[in-house]
Amino acid sequence: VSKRLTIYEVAREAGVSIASVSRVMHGRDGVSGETRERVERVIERSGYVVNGAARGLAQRRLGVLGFVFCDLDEAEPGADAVTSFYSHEVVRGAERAARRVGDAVLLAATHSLSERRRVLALAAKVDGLAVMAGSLSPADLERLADRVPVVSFAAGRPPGDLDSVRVENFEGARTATRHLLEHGYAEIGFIAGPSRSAEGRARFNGYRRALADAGFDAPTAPLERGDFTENGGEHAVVQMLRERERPPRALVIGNDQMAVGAIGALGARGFGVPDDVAVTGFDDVPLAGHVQPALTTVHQPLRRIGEECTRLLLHRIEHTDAVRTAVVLPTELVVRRSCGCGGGAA
Amino acid sequence: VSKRLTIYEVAREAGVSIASVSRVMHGRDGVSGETRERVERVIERSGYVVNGAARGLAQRRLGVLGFVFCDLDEAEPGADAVTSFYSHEVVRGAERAARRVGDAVLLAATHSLSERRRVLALAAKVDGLAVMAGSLSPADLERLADRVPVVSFAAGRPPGDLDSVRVENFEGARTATRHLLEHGYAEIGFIAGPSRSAEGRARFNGYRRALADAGFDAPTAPLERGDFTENGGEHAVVQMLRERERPPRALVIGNDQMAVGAIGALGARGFGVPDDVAVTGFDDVPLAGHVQPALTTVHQPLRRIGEECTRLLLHRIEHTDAVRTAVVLPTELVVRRSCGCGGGAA
DNA sequence: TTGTAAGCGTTATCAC
DNA sequence: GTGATAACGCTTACAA
Repeated sequence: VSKRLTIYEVAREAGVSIASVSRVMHGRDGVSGETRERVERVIERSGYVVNGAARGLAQRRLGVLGFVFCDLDEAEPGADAVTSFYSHEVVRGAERAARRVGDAVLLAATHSLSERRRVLALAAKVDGLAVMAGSLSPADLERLADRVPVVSFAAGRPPGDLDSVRVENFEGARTATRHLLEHGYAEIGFIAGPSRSAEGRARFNGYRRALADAGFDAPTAPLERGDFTENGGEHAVVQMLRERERPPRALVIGNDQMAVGAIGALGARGFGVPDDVAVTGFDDVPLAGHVQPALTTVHQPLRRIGEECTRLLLHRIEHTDAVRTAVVLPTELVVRRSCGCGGGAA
Repeated sequence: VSKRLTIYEVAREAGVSIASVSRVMHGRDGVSGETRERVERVIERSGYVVNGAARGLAQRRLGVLGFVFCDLDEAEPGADAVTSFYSHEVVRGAERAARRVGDAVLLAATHSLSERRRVLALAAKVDGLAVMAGSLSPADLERLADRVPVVSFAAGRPPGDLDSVRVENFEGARTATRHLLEHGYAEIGFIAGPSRSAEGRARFNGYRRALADAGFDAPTAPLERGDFTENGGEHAVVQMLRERERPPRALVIGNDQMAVGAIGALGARGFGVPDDVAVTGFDDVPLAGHVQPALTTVHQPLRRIGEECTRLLLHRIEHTDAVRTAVVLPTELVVRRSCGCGGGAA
């Protein structure tokens, strides 16, 4: 690393003023061909790169968008391998969209809800922040939103008065449940995620609606709860089989990861999927198509979540006073084998 | 978002100078208890957050570390789901380590090697850059390193004179091959990744070494090449079966993703794994334990790669003239079923 | 202990 | 077209 080059050096070298250098850097016109060429030559030769901090200060825009997740945490290794798929895909979508406008993406994770301080500080390093629901208390979120443009994503329902991006959790679960009903299964249970998950709640409600619409009594509480991990799904099944002789004919499970755990636990206790128990998941993680049996699940467009967050953020940054926007992305039932359907993709 | 608050407002509000505010913000001493308290009160009440750009400019340190990958790209959806696991885990490790010192992590992806411009510009927004091998041409890498501290990761061998982090690709593949040899398989083929992958080459060499050590003729070229995707593995097998009647007794495959594709293709053509063909992979992605049969593979400590990159970067930022460091992380053979071993994890 | 003032490297507004 | 020069918001000697 050689000495940090500044616009002054470049200007001197090219025999022009710093203003001209700046103009060339931005591709602005109002610069003679000769000047432009000279400056460009020096830049190319010296490898000059603007100082982002200085530019950010002058422009009041850093060209950085922040994403806050609550699952990039220090959980036990492996346990969250699938969960992490979520954030990664969202980030990819976000990065791609940000890249198009020359912005970069900053990542942050909250482990506990008590990390206010750190997240608040993040606001300093970005032009806007996309925050995953649940990674910050509503109060902190509001506070944050007062400092910097914020969009919330992965919320069960539209939060406060923030821009937001979410998927059709309700509809997705409803569709999955309906599919199970069409199989003719009369007894369908739900294994939920943690009660604090708004998305999980929305899925449960979708399930209830499908049942109600079909003329069944929809339970007011899920059969069991897990923590969205494989172990959680396993435990839920174990617990369930402690409370009742045998599993219901079908199980709608809050996410794929738990569904995988549940299928394993079910199998270990002699219950075949889908012959004894039909199962659906939610998310459509890569694993879903590979487990035995392949998992029927609800696909959500993760990359698009990231893209939309970026889009909303960029818009909000330009127009502080824009009207609040809530984007709802569609989900889609992916039929494989765990529901009892014959064919399906591998 | 209310009007951007500056240190001046805070100072005025608290009835002190901006210097005192700054001192309090940094927890420096040499501030009377009373002053500190007054400032803190104002900060708390107003939700003041320093302007990162201004701070960065003044301190010549942004508190941001950048990571450049070459796989967060626009590949066809799903195709790279497993590959992306790599970057995500590395990022997690990096984020965790950076968080400890109050830094944040910036993400960038290069799709083609032609994105010099964009990556060079990244240097403006960070204090240091960890660059995945292959995402930048050596020339650009060198150029970049002249502007900002750089560490290279995922390289097959220590690159130029940069700090670097890599895993024991050679040893890992060698161990996997040796394991296959211990099974008594005499004919062992290798399906490689793209020839430009330095890690892939190192793995191939490890395989060759194991063979040579066992007294076999090590081939100078892999049986086939794939692009590290599932499809790639599938194609490789198809191609292989076009060139030879039947597969070799065992196959060392360049990564898990291709191994999964290969197993599928093998099965579809009537060759059972591990009974007809034994298979090993590399990476130990979450999928590895779930496919049928569970994949015997070489585990690499992804999070630690990220952690070490961060560590090296931070050190290099402090000590521009520190001696070059190359970190090599161990890999570990994870024995499951695809190699022909009976037990193994699910 | 506290405040003043000089950078930090850009951008952007004006005169020229 | 081009070049001074005033912000931008913060840190940090240095002086008081």
